Amino acid sequence: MEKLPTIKEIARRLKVSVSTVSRALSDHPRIGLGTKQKVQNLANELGYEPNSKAIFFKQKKSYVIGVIIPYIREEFFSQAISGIENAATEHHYTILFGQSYDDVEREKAVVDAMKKQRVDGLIISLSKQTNSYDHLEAMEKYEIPVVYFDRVPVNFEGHKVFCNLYKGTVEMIGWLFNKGYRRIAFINGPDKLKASKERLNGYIEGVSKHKLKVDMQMVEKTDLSKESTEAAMKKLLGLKNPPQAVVTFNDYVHMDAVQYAQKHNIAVNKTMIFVSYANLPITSYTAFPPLVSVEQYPYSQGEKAMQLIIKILGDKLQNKAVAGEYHTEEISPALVVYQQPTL
Amino acid sequence: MEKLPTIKEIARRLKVSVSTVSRALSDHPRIGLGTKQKVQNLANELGYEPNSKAIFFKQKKSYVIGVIIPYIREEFFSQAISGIENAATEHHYTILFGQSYDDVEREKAVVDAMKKQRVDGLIISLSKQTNSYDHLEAMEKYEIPVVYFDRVPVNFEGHKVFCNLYKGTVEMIGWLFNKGYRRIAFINGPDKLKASKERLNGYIEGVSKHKLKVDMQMVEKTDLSKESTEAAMKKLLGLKNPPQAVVTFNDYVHMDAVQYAQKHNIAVNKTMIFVSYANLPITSYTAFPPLVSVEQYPYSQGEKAMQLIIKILGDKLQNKAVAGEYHTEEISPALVVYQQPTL
DNA sequence: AAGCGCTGAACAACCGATTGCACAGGATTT
DNA sequence: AAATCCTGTGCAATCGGTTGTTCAGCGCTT
Repeated sequence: MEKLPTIKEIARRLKVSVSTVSRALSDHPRIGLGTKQKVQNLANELGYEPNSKAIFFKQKKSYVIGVIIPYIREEFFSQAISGIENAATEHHYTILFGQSYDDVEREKAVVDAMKKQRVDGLIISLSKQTNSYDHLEAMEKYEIPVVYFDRVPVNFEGHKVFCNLYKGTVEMIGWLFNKGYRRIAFINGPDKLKASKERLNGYIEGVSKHKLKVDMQMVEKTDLSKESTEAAMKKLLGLKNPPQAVVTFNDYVHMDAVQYAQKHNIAVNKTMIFVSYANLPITSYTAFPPLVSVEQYPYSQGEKAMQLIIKILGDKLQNKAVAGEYHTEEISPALVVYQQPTL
Repeated sequence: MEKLPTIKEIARRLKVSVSTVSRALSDHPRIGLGTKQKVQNLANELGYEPNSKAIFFKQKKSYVIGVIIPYIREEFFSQAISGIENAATEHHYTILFGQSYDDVEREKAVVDAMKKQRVDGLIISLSKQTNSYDHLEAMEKYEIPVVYFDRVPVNFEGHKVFCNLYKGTVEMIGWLFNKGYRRIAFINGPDKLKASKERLNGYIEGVSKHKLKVDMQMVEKTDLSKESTEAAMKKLLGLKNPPQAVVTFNDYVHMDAVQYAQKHNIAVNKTMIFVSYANLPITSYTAFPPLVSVEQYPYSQGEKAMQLIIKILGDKLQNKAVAGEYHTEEISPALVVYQQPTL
């Protein structure tokens, strides 16, 4: 067992001062060639790695970005985090990880822990319950930039990366219309989410555009839990005129909805088809994947979020940042047709 | 925009010394009651949080544990990381996250980055390619303890948390035998993995135990990619006497194998049944979940791994640690019968 | 030979917090 | 009243590394 080698140790062995060692390692022009080489050789030999905590200390930079997401087990987020991680690695950043489990209190606790750790920045996809942003404002106040992605706040300024689902939803409704579907139901997510509002507006626009009547009986809501989705499905199946097509908030809602329909003897994708958002790889293993999906590019979203925060940190360093100026990155969704309906 | 408040700032405002503030905050008995209260009130008011980087500096403790896994998008690992995270949170630790993507070079790079960040400890599930442990020995050398979980090294000492699948496999074969299956195939994972060896030994023991002949034609291998699994299935389906039951390395292999069988017009779970390891929630949404699964409790494994590393760190602090002494935690798997076969 | 510039290296302050030690002043003991 | 103890506080070193400043010694100019 040895201690990690320090610059002091190198200085001691070479009988030079620590500042000389520090400069030799960073290739300072004022250090003699011979000295530089001796220092660098010994550093390599000892496997010296600068203590980033000590460097942070001086430079106020930790090269760590906090990342908070609701549930890592959702494939959307695990893909997003891969994008985040890859962009981070490219720029020599590391990520501190935490889940909110869609619980505001938990979210606050994680944000606090990250503040304590003095992360350089924070990337967060909000819990579905979050409706006050005090804990996040606290970060901004102390000059820790926050980038929101996917689940971004409404009526609250901030750097944001997201997929605008309004357009995607209009397109999806158009596709359904063209295939001959007229009674199109919609199981939306929690109202608070920007993503829900966008989808709903897209739904209404899409339906109206084709001169169909917007029937609010066809619009249900789920808190994203299995039970809530099943309750929504129960209502839809109980209608005098049940829907011919069901648009679900995401692939998890889709799977729960399909499973419920099957249990109630609906001929899935025959008498009732299901379409969704996300286009997750796992759905390809399921019995009835969504026939059409709105792809939201989670990997890209994550990547862009990390690139954005790195840019912000760079701007801050050069004092190029303007207070109150926020960046927004909107990603265009794509309609992915997985399988043609067999109606 | 303000700076995060420091102990100095508090000292300046209250016109006392920093040491007084430090002691007041840690409730030192030598500090007067009045002073203590003034300090604590101001600290609360400013939202003071100690800078953990500075504290680490003195105490050589960062309260950060590195976690490296192959793929976060595999549900097994995302569940494991939740266990890790929860145990960490309980003990005020935070986790630094990285994926190896089953690539040794990447794994080394991530380990290095974590060394630079001076994590207090490392929890790792090895990449399937890893067969040298130099990068991990380097951590141990510098007194950063390493706990391996699930994908643990073979022929290499270390703290380990894993599920012994030998017993689980014997049980699974027994279950199949009792249900009347005789031609039982086995698609195993990469040889290097301890988990593969255990499964294979269990398979051989299970088959022999029931006086069945061990037929090596029935034993295939996959590198866990879809293509490799399909190649294995192709061989099995091409046998003169194809298997009646197929045991797959894990649920992902299972899904690929089932999908391949379906495409080749096998009546899945009728003429050929499929069983697996892992018991992941997502499989319940698939058309043909494994009829039986060996549950490996990823959440518990993660939780135990984190608890173990915290214990090790505690022992180290009290100099109770004995060099060369390693802890091993073996979790008993459970056989989960998902559905009865309809043969 | 005195003055100058240049090179190479050491010195010292600093980042935020902790902690052993010193010390002033009041209270208590003898 | 002098000696001692206790209480409350400040001083200074420390952790590992960076960086502005100083400084010694050399060679060059005039």
